[in-house]
Amino acid sequence: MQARAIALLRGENARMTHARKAIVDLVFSVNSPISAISVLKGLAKKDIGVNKTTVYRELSYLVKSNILKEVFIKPNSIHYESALLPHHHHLICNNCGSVEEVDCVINERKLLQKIKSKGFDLKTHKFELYGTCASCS
Amino acid sequence: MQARAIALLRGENARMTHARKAIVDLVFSVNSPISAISVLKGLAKKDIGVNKTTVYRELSYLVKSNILKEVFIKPNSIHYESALLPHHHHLICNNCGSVEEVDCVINERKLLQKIKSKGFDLKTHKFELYGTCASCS
DNA sequence: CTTCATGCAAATCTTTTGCACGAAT
DNA sequence: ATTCGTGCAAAAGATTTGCATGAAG
Repeated sequence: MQARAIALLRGENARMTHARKAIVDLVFSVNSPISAISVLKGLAKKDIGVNKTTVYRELSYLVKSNILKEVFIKPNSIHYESALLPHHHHLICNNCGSVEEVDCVINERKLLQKIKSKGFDLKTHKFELYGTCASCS
Repeated sequence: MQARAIALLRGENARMTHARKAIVDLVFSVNSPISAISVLKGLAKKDIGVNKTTVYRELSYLVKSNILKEVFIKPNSIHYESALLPHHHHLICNNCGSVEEVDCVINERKLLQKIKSKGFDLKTHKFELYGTCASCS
């Protein structure tokens, strides 16, 4: 997966700096959406010194380059995940905050079945649709 | 609708202060999710002097009282809408940021049909599921 | 009169910006 | 060499907190 990200970056003549590589590696290695601050802490823990500003700028850059995606699952903190994963949804625990992926299901029966099979007690869901409204197109 | 909100508030012996009433009135009168800052500005425009802190505290209080709901449709800004509305989803324009409600649709055919009938050009959607995960229950 | 709500200022947290320096090609 | 990336410090935007005053029941 990282290989494909690296290939995409080369495609737009991005320089392969140590910060860029470390950030891509980290975001791709965790299995759920991660915030800029968690990236910062994660890098620090690996003794990779990357500045906060660089982390924010790099994450934005990677979103623009279609390597990462923004995920708004928590208030007031943008999370990022690989944009190269197949389309999926998230199961977010109200209690511990854990985020688990489920592949795209639009059919209710299939959805409920999938969720039950994971032992997840569904309380609410949000289905936000993005695009261009009639008056803008 | 406001009447039911007022009734709920009386139910928990909340004091009917002018700030509380003005905030409930405002949030219920706009037709899409609104941020704390927009509430603040909206009240100012009506020459209702309510402090920023009060707005934030009141919105939290109304969420806790199940009169309002938090909606995370934009990064880094919590929006609020009536919790008394029937379950619905949102059509969010990437261009102008407008938010339009659509009632709950889980069936894809029905969904695509509803969206097309509104002239909305769907690009992406987010379906976030909240509840309790297996290890927490 | 007593509990609850408010205002103000300051703090906190996340993210952005300006500018000068440093590194990759 | 030139362009792109980085660090630092400071600013900006959203939200929270502490504390003292004020209003509703």
